[in-house]
Amino acid sequence: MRPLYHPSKEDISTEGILYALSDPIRAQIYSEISCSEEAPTCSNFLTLKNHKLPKSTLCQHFKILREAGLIRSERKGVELRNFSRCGDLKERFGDLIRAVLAAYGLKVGESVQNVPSEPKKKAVAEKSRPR
Amino acid sequence: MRPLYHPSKEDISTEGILYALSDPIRAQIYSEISCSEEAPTCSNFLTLKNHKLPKSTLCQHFKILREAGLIRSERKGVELRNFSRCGDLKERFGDLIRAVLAAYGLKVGESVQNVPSEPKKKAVAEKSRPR
DNA sequence: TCAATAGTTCAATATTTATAAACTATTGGA
DNA sequence: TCCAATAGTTTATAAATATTGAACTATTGA
Repeated sequence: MRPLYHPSKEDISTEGILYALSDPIRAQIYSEISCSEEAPTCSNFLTLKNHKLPKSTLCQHFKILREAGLIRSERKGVELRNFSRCGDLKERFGDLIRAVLAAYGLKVGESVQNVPSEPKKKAVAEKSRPR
Repeated sequence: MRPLYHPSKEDISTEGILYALSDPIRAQIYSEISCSEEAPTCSNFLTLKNHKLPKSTLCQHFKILREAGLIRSERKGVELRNFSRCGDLKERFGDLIRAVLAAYGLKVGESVQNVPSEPKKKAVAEKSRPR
């Protein structure tokens, strides 16, 4: 099985990000990953808003998020843990990602949040939220 | 021939806008429409960045922009003139549209531009730009 | 009424997406 | 070491979308 592809920071494109986030399911998945402390797994999303998703479909969504450069997937034992690639995204795409998720009414993790006009005060985290 | 459908302001959705603008060709078309004073026609885009587009393809792109609520098409004689639906978009989707076009490196018309932090000074228009 | 121009619709083809089923990978026992 | 369990990927194919040439509709001016 070929290793998971993650584009280099320079290869992350507006088009790819927009494509990935133009699907509301993927936007929601990305939102939750970006907010979560525990780096969720793919299977954590088998039901999303009372809606069941097949595993293979979910896997494709993750592939698209990963290959757009939005997330990084790391194997931890039998599962893959997914992180937002905040560091690689914030500078070039922070505004875009924030605006897209805001328009959907979704939350963004602190790491991408970082409003530049304010002098960076500690955000009030919202960790224990039902999923 | 059925009349052109324009969604009501309330029916404009994030998902529809993102879908429409996730195609870089449509994003560019919208950008030019939003910046232009003359309400361009469909045929104005038959060549875009040295790339020829078939008329039927272009017509579909316009239909998608129109049905997403981004533009309004009005018949003026033999042609259709296309306007950005600024008024309907600015409040709910201004930030989104601005961020998307900015990320693509495209311009946005003043009407959608309207940066809220600054006290609304007259923007320096850039009208005569090669297309 | 006809020709010219602009745009839409149709139909055929090509591309993309969704998903069940089969596969690979890792781990923790027996 | 081998097996079962769990997590995720790949493959095959069916369904949905996109692209585009060709035919059509609409408007205008001669």
